Amino acid sequence: MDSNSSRGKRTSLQPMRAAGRQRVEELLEAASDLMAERGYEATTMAEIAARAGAKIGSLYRFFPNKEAVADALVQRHIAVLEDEYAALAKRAATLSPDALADVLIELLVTLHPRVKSLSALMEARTDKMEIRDRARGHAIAGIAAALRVCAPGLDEALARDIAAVVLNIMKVLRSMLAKDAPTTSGAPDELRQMHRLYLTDRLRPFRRTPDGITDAEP
Amino acid sequence: MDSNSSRGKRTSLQPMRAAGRQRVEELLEAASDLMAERGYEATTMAEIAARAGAKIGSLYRFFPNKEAVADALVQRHIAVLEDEYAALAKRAATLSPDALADVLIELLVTLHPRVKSLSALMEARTDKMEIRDRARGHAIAGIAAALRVCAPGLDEALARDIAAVVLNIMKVLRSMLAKDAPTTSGAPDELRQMHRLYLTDRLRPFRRTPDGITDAEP
DNA sequence: GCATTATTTGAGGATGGACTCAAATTCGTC
DNA sequence: GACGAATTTGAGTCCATCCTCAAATAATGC
Repeated sequence: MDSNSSRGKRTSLQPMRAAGRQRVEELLEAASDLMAERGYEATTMAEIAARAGAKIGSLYRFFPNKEAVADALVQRHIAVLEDEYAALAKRAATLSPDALADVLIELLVTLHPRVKSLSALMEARTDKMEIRDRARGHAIAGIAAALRVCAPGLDEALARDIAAVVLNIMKVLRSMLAKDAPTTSGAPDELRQMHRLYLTDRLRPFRRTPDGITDAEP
Repeated sequence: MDSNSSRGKRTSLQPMRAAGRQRVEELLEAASDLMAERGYEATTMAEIAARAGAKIGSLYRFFPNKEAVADALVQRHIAVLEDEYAALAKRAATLSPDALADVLIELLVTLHPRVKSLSALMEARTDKMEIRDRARGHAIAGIAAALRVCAPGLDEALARDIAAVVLNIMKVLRSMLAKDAPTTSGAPDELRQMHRLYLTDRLRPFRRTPDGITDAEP
């Protein structure tokens, strides 16, 4: 019996066999590719199935509707981000503010292939916005945590404000690098410069001194 | 006779009477509001007509299709931007780099109500992308021009790179200010700070000396 | 091999939204 | 106030896309 793991919509089934799990992977991969290319709205369920080498009925077996596909993707992306930010927080302890700025901005470039449809998904307007808000929240919390590891004594609220700015810079950089013929060729480097300048300035008061004590000013 | 001003699609008509011109205004205003709120895709032609207090047939009298509505809006926005950037170029001659940074970032806030659907429109995926590219190009050219007025001697290509960055900062600021519960409350100010820091740094070499000669360094 | 459950399939239902058009109405002009 | 032209109207067409479902097929355990 398809034991519907308690409280899915009308029809949402977990795959029970290896083949099913495999299919779900293929479907999500296809969905992520297509949504990254064309955007959420413009991607059709038929296309997703087709690119995954499946038929539309299979897609609807594992996902009750299009929104569920998007949600599943966002969930996965959140998991990736959590991992990466956890790793970042560890590295941050050993980094100077300058170096952290570079690491942060490069992080996204590295991360990009693993969360390629994230921006398309975040722009999509669906009913369940909480999941997207959670994704944003995780990202900001992750970056803020890294900042405070690097600059202990940095005010909690300020760290989150700075993190919000950093996150948006990363988003812009992604869009500059992704688009077909977006902006002028030097723009991405300018953006990096700006980011570096900004973080260096903001974290300067908290620069660690040789004896490990921060010299924050009142 | 509806003299179809040479080469519209199948049916595109210019309004011939005051009432028609008025209606077009109302329709575009409604479309701009809705698209700013909901995005391009999510806005339906029926809604646009309804919000303008018109019936769908009236909408289709003046616009052959949905894309034409979007294009008309982008055109108008471009016109607004051209005006504003022309005015900015004049002011820029009297401004220090610091002041220009502030003026630039505030410009968008002022401008926002007049081009409210621009970001939604720029994100929309339609066939005719050239119009959107032109809009981007105008904005970058306008900002770059202001930069070079303020900092004569600034390299042309570099000015455009910086302009691209500035434009994106403005876009981020707009999204921060517009969204429902987007980011932390201090983030917009942080963004302003960063922008200021960046422009001041980039234009420092070209700061005007009292005798009107720039002291650019090699 | 047989029963049972998981997965696949694809035709078709339902919906919504872009777009049409012929008839009615209003406006401007003489 | 009558004529033609501009505008309004809204029911109706068309079509893309989401989603359903009963029957076919494959895998698993005994």
